[in-house]
Amino acid sequence: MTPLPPAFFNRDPVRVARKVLGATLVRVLPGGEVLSGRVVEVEAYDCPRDPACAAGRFHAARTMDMAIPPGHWLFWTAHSHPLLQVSCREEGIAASMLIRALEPLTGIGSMLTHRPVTRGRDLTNGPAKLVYALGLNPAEIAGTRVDSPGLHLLPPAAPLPDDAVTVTARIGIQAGKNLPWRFLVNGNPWVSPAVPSMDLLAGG
DNA sequence: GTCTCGATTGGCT
DNA sequence: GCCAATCGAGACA
Repeated sequence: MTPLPPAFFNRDPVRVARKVLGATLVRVLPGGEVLSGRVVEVEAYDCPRDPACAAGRFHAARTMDMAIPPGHWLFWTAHSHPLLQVSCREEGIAASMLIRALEPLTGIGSMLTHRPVTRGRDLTNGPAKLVYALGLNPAEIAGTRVDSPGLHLLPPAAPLPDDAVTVTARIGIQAGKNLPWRFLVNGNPWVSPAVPSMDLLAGG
């Protein structure tokens, strides 16, 4: 299967996030071992229209890190933890898609070596947890193409139907928290444990 | 230089 | 479920 090319990400990150849900993230270690997981939770950050990016004194310069050409890996640091993202839209516009959780498929033994946990689902059910489990080095990965041999995304075998996807507000932010830009696979035990306000879902 | 905040995590109750 | 740890980044003196 052909990895998703950078051109796929040259559009609205909300649409990108919806389509990437169900894709397979593949990490090939230097020794050739393959670690992979199904993407079961994603969020979109679209700074031109997103208060979560524009608000606050902390974001002005940092968000510009996202303004690289589309389809490149980048890392956002929050609470000293690295979060894996893919740049979206054309160069010069700060927009990205955040991978929040994976369902491990292959190389679980190596993931446990990178990130020993006592409860299985804690291995990759958080945006920084999956970075640790895959043994990713931000300094090495950041700025590389999303279809790089060492780390790439394989598209879902078939698009996920709407009734298999839950759309909610994003987690852990204040500004822009009412935007329904978080997508997760219905009933999947590997999604992150935090539950956002469901207010915006009350009306459907 | 110092203070404050945060797209998280993990330990404790 | 609650809350402390943690440290990079930006504002301000």
